Amino acid sequence: MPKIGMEPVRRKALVDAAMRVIGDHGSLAVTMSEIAKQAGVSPALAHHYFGSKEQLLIETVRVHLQRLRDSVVTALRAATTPREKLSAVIRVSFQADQFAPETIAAWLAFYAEAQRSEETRRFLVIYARRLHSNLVANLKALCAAGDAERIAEGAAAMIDGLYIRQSLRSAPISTEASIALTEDYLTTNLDAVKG
Amino acid sequence: MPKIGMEPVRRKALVDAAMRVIGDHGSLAVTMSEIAKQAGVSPALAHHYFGSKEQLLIETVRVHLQRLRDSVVTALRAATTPREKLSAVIRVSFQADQFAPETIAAWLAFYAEAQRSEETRRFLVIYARRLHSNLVANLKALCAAGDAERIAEGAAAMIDGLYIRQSLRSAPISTEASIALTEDYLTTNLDAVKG
DNA sequence: TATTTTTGATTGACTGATCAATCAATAAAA
DNA sequence: TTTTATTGATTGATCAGTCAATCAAAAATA
Repeated sequence: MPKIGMEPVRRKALVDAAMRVIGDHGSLAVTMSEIAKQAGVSPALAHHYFGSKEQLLIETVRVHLQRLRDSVVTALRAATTPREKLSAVIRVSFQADQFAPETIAAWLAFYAEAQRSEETRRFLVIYARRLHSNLVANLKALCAAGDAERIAEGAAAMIDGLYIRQSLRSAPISTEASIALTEDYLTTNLDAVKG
Repeated sequence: MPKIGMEPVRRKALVDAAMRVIGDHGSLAVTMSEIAKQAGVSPALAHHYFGSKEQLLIETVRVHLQRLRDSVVTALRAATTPREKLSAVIRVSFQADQFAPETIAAWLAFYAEAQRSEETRRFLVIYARRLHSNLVANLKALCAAGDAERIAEGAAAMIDGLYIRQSLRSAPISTEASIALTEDYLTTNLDAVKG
């Protein structure tokens, strides 16, 4: 069975498995055994490639934030006007795979983990900054800098808040409704500062 | 040392200790020993009064949501007009003790826990519904029912989102700024649907 | 080509630490 | 004496992390 060049394959499998197990479990209190089983390897192998559980989890956050970033970059490229780019950022935030219950549960778990793990926190801060700057950059083309900052703060908070509320699965809000609410926030605010 | 009638005293001390330890630790992965130590009793006593760790944690959520509820009720009583009542709800959400880093860390941990514990989830759903209905009830006095629903969803999401972003402690937003942002959201939206 | 050596991949079995939970025992009030 | 409060000691389970051993492909050598 042992073939050469398995490392990248196993690393990816383990990171994907970790995200799935964390999402299902709704918490980082998952065992290396569960993750390894899900990836179809032994727990020992997971340790062999990642050194520790913490490292595997950190790598899991990193990889998934990278994927989210890639989605945003692609969506931004496809949009042309600032207003379209703003919509693109919002759309990606709520796109199906991001807004799935297990994904939301996983992100929530990572936010909790960030209270203890400086490295996890760093990654999430990068995400928050990126979202903020994507919003501000495009808003500045549509209104004064001060207003752009304020509207961006509000929009970012609303996006994150819609995630949290989604995590409770009571009165779940549809993807479309979430997008509509955020779009509406931008439109109303842009109109207000202009008119 | 053993005096009679200690049960309520110990229960309160343990619940308070749990909240403090969870807040400091930033996670529910705290030990009964830590909580008991913080409360100045033995771990065995914590089990004696609560039966299990899970029950102690559930009781901790319940008690703290009850306190939050009391604050809101008091603040609502002090306000007279619908608009003032809306401001009261917002003010309480961001009041000092609620917005302290340890408190936010604790809530975050409870939200994560709610993915696994049905009972924890139930309590948080009750909080979400209460916030929503407090907002809707007063908004309905100021605009059409449909708009009230929508604005309430947005405001609730924004409040929760500001909490999450606060938890990362990067570019922390002040209490006043958070209140201003949410107030501004309400004002702008109410103006938009009226004018 | 055939044979040996090396190296990467992989695991089962084990260890040490941690922790929730239990329980028997003690001490003081009623 | 009965009841309530309290704890130290202990247990049983869970898990992260380690390690020595195995297996097979690839590389080196004959």
